[in-house]
Amino acid sequence: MAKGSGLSFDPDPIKHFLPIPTVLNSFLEPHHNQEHHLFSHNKFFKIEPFSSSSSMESPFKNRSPPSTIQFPVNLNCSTTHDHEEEVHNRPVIDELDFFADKKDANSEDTTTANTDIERKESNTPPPELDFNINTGLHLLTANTYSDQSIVEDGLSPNNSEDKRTKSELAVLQAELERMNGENRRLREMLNQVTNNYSTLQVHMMNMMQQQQQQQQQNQENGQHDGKSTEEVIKQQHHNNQNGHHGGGGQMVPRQFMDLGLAAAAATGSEAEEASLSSSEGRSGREKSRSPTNNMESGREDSPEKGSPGWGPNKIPRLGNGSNKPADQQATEATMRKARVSVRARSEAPMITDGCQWRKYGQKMAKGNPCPRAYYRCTMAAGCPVRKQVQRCAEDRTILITTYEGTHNHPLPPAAMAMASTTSSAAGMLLSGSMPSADVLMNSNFFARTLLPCSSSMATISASAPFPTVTLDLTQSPNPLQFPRPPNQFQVPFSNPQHNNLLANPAALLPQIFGQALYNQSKFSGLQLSQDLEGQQHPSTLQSSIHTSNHNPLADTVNALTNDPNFTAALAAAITSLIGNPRQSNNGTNNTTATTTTANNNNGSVTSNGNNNNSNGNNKVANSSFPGN
DNA sequence: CGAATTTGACCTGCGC
DNA sequence: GCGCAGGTCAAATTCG
Repeated sequence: MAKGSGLSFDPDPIKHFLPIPTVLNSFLEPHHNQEHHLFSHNKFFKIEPFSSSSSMESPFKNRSPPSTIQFPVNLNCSTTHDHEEEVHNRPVIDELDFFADKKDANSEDTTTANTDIERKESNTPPPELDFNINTGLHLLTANTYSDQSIVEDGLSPNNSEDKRTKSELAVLQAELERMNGENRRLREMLNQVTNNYSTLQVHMMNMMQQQQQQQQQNQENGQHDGKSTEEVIKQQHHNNQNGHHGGGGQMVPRQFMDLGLAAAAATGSEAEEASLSSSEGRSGREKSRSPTNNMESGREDSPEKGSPGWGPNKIPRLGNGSNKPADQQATEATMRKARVSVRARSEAPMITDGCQWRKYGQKMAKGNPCPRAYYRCTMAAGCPVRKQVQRCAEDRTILITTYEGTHNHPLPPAAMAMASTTSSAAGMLLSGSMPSADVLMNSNFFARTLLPCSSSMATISASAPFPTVTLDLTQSPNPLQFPRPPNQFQVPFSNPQHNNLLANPAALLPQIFGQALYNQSKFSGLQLSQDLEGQQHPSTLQSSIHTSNHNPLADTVNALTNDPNFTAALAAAITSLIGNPRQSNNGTNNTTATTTTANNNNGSVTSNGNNNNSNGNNKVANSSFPGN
């Protein structure tokens, strides 16, 4: 099934590795200290499974993806949705998990059926084939819940009440028309941002090429001049800071450059080789046996020959026949070994990240009674990406997924989020000269990009055998359940060392976006009038949107909320983390966009063991999966 | 029957 | 050198 699965890939490789907000964050001019009442909406954020053939049959039931993946990302914040309660109470984003355990098939079918019923009753046209992202934002400013109940009560024999209902219905229709107009305007903004994004992509590509050329040139010079690579890199940084991004401060160009490196690594053949982990570098015995290795055996000049992939004991030997400078080899090794670990509460055996994995091993890891499962990406032959899945020893509801490597193939939109994170994190870690503040900011940005509703913060594990970015999304007090006071924009870093965020408010985009999601959710009917007391009125939000034409930051945020790429990535990320219908989330299940809040954790998954209870080598658990 | 999973064996590197 | 632990392979098994 891995081969020729017929997934509809995004042909643009850059998109797979650089999330739009990341790019924007790298380029946006600073906008200083403006508090925006940003509009967004998470109440109806959902990915509706849709089967064109049968509403009762999961299209992925047989683990065979259809010729075209159909998972419309519906950001439709409709005021006329007739089944809000259904939407809130049913699981989110089920069918994206088309690689999920087969045991989930029943629930998925149910969800699919519900979706079709909803669509029929709301006269929503069926989504088109192929990846269909409904980015229409029907702005919500009224209390739809109460309105809906009134409308539904319109059959009451009481005439006065009937008239009142009709009048309110008329008001609602007028409101709907107004919101449609707003929707159109937002679409125009989206087009504008999309154009800007394309321009930035071109710019970035040019920068990457320049960077690579300069790097090669400097390497040659370094070899001739005896200059160390570190000096060369420093000089490159200096040149970049003084060159292309004069007004952007120090952070922006370097951050851009690093991400550019990540993107280059993610797209370039060198990165493919660099990210190739164990398969190609194994012993001759394994090389001759494994089809994967056979395929990869044609690769040459891999500095990792003879060095397997994961593991603290598998750091590649330097200088084994390679003519690359030692620093560069170390850098490549770091790139290869850079890991991204995601901690998320899930009862599912594996979080859904949009990729296709094949389990190739399971072992008991020291210090954890739960077995660790090893997966390999099978979306393309020879894809070097692998992941480990293991439950946390302390809290077995926490699923720890650790990714390594970079995909060497196009990714479906659903997989872009995680791939972007992993490759960007790898690139981030590649730049060893990046100060911790940079790392934290970037990693935090990843987390916020993935989960805008989240106040999570990524952590970098420096003590781990490999540089590891850990996105801890395990602590998930639902903001819908525990609303923060209004106007409380959570500044990610109060630490003075993170003041660069204040200098670059664009980095706050996801945070603000998340807050906007949170705010909007409170106006969407989930939190009723009492919650609104003393809070910003929806009309205020609306007005802020109206004035956003003069506010680039708000424009950007608004546009991002409409950007199909961004929403797809966001949806994929949320799907990955909360897509499991059975997933417990502090007892709440009435949200379609469950948000998670995370905290700093102990960092790398590789250091999560805190007891010395060794389970022995090669001991396999009785259960079939680490989740059990 | 083919594909995916399971699981015991094996390899490698590190620490003592 | 030996044991340990992480990681991987591939035959056997299970599943659809």
